[in-house]
Amino acid sequence: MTSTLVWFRRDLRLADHPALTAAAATGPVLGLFVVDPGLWPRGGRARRAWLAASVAALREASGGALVVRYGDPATVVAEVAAAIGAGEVHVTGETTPYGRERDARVAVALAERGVVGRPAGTPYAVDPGTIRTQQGGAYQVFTPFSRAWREHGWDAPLPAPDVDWLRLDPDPEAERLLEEGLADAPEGMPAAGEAAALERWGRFLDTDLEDYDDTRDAPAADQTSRMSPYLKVGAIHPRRLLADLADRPDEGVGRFVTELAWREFYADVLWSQPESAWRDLRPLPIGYDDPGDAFAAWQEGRTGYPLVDAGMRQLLHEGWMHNRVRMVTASFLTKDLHVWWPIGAAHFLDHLVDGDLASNNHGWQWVAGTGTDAAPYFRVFNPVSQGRKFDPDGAYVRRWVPELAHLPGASAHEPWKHPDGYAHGYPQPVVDHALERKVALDRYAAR
DNA sequence: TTTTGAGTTGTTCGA
DNA sequence: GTCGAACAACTCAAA
Repeated sequence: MTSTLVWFRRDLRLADHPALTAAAATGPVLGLFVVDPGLWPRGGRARRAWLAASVAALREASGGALVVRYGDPATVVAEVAAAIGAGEVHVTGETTPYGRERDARVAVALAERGVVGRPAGTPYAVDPGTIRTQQGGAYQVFTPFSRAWREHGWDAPLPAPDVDWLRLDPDPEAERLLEEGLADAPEGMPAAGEAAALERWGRFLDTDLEDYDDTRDAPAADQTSRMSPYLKVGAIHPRRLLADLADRPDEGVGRFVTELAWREFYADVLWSQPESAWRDLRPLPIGYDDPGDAFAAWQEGRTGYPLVDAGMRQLLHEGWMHNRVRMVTASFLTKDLHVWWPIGAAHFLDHLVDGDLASNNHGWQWVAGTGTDAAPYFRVFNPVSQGRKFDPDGAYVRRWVPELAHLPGASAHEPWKHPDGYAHGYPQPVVDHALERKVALDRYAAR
C-alpha cells in the first residue's frame, strides 16, 4: 500500500471532505498542517488563537495523528511527502490570490520530486469560476449571480471516511507556536472544531432560524448563526448547511441561503478578479485622507460614537463583530474619517476570527462605494440612528462600553444629551458626523 | 446590436 | 410621528 499526504488548509474537518475521502481510498494517510511564517504572525491574538484552536481540534479528532510543521509550505510539504514516500498530495482547492500563488509554488516543488498534487473541491458549495453569465463572463451583480447559483445547485455532503492515519514526530517550533496561540485565546472564545461547529449549527436551527430574518440585525440579541468562524477554517462546509436547510420549513431559510450566496458571490468575484482584494473594483476619483489620530481612535474604539466604539471594542476583545455593526464602523472610517477602505479592511482581517479575504474586503468595497453594486454615493450610515434603530435598548453599547453603562435605554447612543453622559470618561466625538457626511457627499458629487 | 429593467442593508427633508 | 420623494448617473445581464 502506498502512503498519501493530505495537506489541510481552509478545510479543518474530517467529514464532508472530498480530498480526504479520495486520499483515504488509496491507502494510509498522513494529515499535515503547515504553520506558514508568511501568515501566522500576522494580526491580533484572537485570530491566531482561533486558528490554533481549530488545528488542535482537528488533531484531537484525528486521534492525535495530524502532523503540524513550521516553515515555507513549498519546502515543508515536499519534505514530508518525501519522508513518507507519498506519490500524491491531496488538497482542497484554494481560490484566494495568495493561496493560488502558494499552491503553484508548492506544485513546482512537488513536481521536482515526482509527486502529484490532487486538488478536490473548494471551500464553497459551488466552486468559484463555475457560475457564468450567458456570455460566459463572471457576474458583477449579486442578484443575477444568486439566481444562477441556486439554479446550478450543489453536491450533498460526504460522510467521514475511515482513515488509516500515519504519524510523524512533532515539530517543536510548530508546537510552541500552537501553544502560544492557544494561550492567547480571548475569554469566551467559542469551542473550535468540527464537532463544536455542528453542535452550534444544530442549536441555531432549533432556536434562531425561524426568526432569523427579523432578529439577525440586532447586535445585542446576537441571534446570528455564528457559523462564519467555522466556515473560515473549514470546520464545516456550506454543503452541510445547505443540505440541512433544504428540508426546513422555517421562515428564515431563504434569508440564510442568501447570506451563503453572498459568501459564494464574493469568492467568485475574487477568483475572477484577484486584484480586487486590495484595489477598487470601480475606482472613485476622489481624495482620501491619511489615517491619523482619529484612525487610531477608530481602531481602539474611542471615537465618541457609541455604536462605533462598541463594535470596535468587540472586535478587539473577541475577534468578532456583529454584521450590522461592521457596516456602521466601516462607513464611519470611509465616510466620516475619509480613509481609504483597504486600511480598514486590513485592520479587520488582522483581528477577525472569521476574517475571509473575499467577504471582508468586498464588503468593505460595498460600504466604500467602490464595489460590485451600483453604489449610491449618498449611502452614509448615521451611527446614532443606526444605534437607535438596531440597538433600541442600548444594551449592545452598554455591554462593550463600560463608560456608558450608567446610561439608560437608547440614551446610551447619545451621551451628549445626558447630564451625566461624560461622567465616566467617555471621549467626546472625534468628528462631527453631520459635517463629515456633507464633506463626503461633496467629494463624491465633485467627481 | 439594441433595448430595457433592475440594482442588500441609507438619510434627510418637507408635507 | 409617518410617509414619500429626492439624493445621479451608470453598469449589468438578459431579452
